[in-house]
Amino acid sequence: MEALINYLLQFGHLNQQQIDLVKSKGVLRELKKDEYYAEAGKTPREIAFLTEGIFRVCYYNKQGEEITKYFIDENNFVVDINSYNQNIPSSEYIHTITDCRMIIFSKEAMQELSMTIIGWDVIISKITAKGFAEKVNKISTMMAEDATERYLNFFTKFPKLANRIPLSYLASYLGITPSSLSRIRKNISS
Amino acid sequence: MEALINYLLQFGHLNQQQIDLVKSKGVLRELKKDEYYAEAGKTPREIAFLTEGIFRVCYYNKQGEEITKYFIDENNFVVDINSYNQNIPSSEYIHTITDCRMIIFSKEAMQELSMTIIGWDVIISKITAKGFAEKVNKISTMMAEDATERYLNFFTKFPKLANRIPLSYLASYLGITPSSLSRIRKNISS
DNA sequence: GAAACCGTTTGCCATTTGGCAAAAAGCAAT
DNA sequence: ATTGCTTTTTGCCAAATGGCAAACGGTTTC
Repeated sequence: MEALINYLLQFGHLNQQQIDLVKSKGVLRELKKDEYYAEAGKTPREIAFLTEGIFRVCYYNKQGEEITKYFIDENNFVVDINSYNQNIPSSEYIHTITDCRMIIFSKEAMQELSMTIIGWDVIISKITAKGFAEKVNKISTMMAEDATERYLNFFTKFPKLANRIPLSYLASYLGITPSSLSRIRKNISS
Repeated sequence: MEALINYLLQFGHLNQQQIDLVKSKGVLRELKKDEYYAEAGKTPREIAFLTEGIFRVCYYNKQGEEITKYFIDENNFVVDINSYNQNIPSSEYIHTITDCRMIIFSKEAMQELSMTIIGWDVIISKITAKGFAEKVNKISTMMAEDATERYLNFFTKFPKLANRIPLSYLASYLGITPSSLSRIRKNISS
């Protein structure tokens, strides 16, 4: 819980009473490696704060290939925010690629926090905006790089994670085939 | 102004008095083609709603190449939301590629609207989230496509704009060189 | 230990894209 | 119409990436 509170405090002030209220609304949950926290077609009714482990968010394109959109690591919120906001089915899967621990806030809990804590909505919207902006920046930077640069930059961005992620997922995230990734790794090591 | 109000009403309710207040805070502005609405290094102190024209958002990478991150067309808000929220200099340029008309809301105006209209912040944060999610989806879809698909999909997404955008900007957006784009266009036309 | 399975690597070749320079086309000013 | 400027196209070749199948390596299962 402490990691969550520290994270929230980066985006706005909360007094001790408010902090305790937030803590009281969060429910701990664990998932094993290779489980699905969320699935396409289902309407999300909660938000998760990931305290341990790595998620990957993926979908299937028209050719039926599974595409990894991005990875989510510790100390980040996880939800398909538009499906959540608009109460519509999500089109993406959220998949654990390691054992994960998270703190869950139901939609009802979020609404209570929103009504009780002045400034809560602002904190949440700042977090949402920052998370999205990071994704947009990362992905749009990737578009302008070749695959080798994308791979190397992934290491600097996720130094601890790069070796915990199956290469097939990483390849799809980098927009290349597993064989190409394998060749790139070979070239780099020499 | 009507387009703006209709846009806002998609995300939440506003009564007539609130609508009038919003209108009273918006200031019309025009920019000619090939001007900069915002520049890297400057801290944004306002938000623009684009009613006519096309922006492109771009930056310079380490190699000094200008990279087009994305285009913004009519009926969308424009701002580097994180720089705006955190009062820090932006790292991107916002450039008109056609003559543009927009409605400007100063930070002060936004704060007044936020304090006066219950639910204003929620509307704004939903808009922000939706805008970002669209960008993330678009860009991350592009990562999984080859350049020809990216080019064709751009047409379906921006049917009216594709022919108004210089190909050099489009190439950089698609992550390829102008010559590659030219060859792709040649192949398609045959 | 053998077999089956899964993820990764490699080899081979086709296709795509980049880099560079020149040519062509479009556009504005005179 | 001519000139100058910019954008786009083209040609040439090199480099990067994809597609496919086979090989390799590690793990699990029996």
